[in-house]
Amino acid sequence: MDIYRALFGRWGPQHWWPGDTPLEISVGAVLTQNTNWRNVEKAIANLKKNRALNVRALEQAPAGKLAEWIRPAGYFNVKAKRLKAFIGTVRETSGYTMSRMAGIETGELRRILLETSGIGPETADSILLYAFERPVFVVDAYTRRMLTRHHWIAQNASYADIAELFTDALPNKTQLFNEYHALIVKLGKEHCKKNARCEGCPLEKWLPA
DNA sequence: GACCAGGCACATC
DNA sequence: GATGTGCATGGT
Repeated sequence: MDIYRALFGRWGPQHWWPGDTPLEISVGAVLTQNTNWRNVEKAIANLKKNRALNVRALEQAPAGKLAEWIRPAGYFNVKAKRLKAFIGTVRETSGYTMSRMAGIETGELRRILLETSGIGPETADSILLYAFERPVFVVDAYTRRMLTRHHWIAQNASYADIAELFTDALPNKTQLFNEYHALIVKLGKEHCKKNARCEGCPLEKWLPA
């Protein structure tokens, strides 16, 4: 909680997710896998331009066409398949409608998302938190890096270990998890590049003594 | 030109 | 169960 207060005190609310509808957020969650968000924005703009950012259009678009539209996001052939797989899950569980999908209970919905090819724990939790507003903590590369570089967790801690660290220490509030993850990404983008060491990290000096 | 970015599936040992 | 590899664009 101290870390959260330090980050929030420094940067304030991050207004995540940068996307409007549950579908746009879910698509963004897949496209941003190991990819800079700026490239994802271009891909999403292409989908909008081609009126493809709806469940039916994504269902009907040929995979090759889809890949062409999302090209700027990288891994475009892989991600086209992953978007198709996600739409398939929406069809099978919810009859093509995101609003019906929103009626599924959180644990069940997480299981369903994880069964979808191309959706792993981070993508599933991002969709749960930001598209469906469930109180779920998202663990990403920045989260792990922040914790390991400050020696707050072991190098080999699992996704579940890290998520538990936060959920055990925090009130179970969607808005809190929303801001916290976004703030960790902000910190990461500013200070935690992959191959940089941690000396310049300002976090410790923001924490209470 | 090297390095990096809000992962994941799959092969291999 | 751990470890390695392919996937690919665009910015610094």
